[in-house]
Amino acid sequence: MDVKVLIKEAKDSVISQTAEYALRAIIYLAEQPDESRNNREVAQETKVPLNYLAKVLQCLARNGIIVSQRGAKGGFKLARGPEAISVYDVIQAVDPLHRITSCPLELEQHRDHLCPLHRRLDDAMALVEKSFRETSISELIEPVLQIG
Amino acid sequence: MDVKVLIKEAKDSVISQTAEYALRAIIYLAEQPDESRNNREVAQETKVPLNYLAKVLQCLARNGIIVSQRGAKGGFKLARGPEAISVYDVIQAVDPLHRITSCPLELEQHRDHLCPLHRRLDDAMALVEKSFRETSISELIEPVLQIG
DNA sequence: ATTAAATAGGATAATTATGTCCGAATTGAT
DNA sequence: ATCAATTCGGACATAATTATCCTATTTAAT
Repeated sequence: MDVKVLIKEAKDSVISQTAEYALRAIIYLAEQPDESRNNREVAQETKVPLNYLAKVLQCLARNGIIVSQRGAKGGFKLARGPEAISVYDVIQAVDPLHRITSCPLELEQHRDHLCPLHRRLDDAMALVEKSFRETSISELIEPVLQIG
Repeated sequence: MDVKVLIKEAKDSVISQTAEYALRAIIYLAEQPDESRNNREVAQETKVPLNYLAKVLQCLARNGIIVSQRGAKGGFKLARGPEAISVYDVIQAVDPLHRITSCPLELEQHRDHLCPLHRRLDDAMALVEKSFRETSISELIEPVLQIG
């Protein structure tokens, strides 16, 4: 029984809900080459709440991951090829991972090196960061299953 | 500029604040062999909010990571040697990592396998989990600096 | 037995993250 | 020029997480 249960309910992942939404949207756009897709359509296909997705897409556009087009026939499309966008790029745009650069306890002895705990925690984050940097969106497009 | 900035302020790590507090407390107890330390003392030394720490310690005790002793001269101490407690044990007690076992989109095609995105995200979590399982609390005790 | 020190645990408050709504601005089509 | 489709962006609402407070219960010491 964890603290959350003591108090309420919970779920956890290595990325936030927001980052997950952003990735789903980007992958969907990557599957639709060139054509702009609008917020409503992306929301439907990715099952992300419509109005929240609008914010997320806005943010991705501001960060140059996608380009937006207002007005009739407007929508969003990738700013560059999916092989040139990493999972890391998407996450950093929307909800950046922060590496640990100093011990939160701010002990004098830890001024210029992390204590063993934060060294380890940051190492774990480094692993995750590396994995995300090395994965491009093009690798995450669902292979279409062929019958035969 | 990320979504959070659009809306508010933020910070992120691979573990929750609660899990970080639990680890600090456990490491502190590991540095004090055998003797019980009370909540007040642990809170001071680890800079964790007193009343919140009480919950966290309670939870660790319920999960058999530490043992609590009520009454005068009471307090908390490790239930077993620090080499026999992993970072993973502590985190799972307090704020468990959940591996991804099914695609949140719940597409029919993903019934028995994860889609590429969630496959990757879970792989990243597996790395983190492995790293935490392999690290024992005894490895995180601050080496005392000697002059000379 | 009494007392003081300490944990246990429920209720509640504050903060942060997630999600909604709506009007303004932009733009393609007619 | 007007209209309809669409993003933009601010304000607001809800939910989850983190933090505090208060009282009850347990227990060692005297």
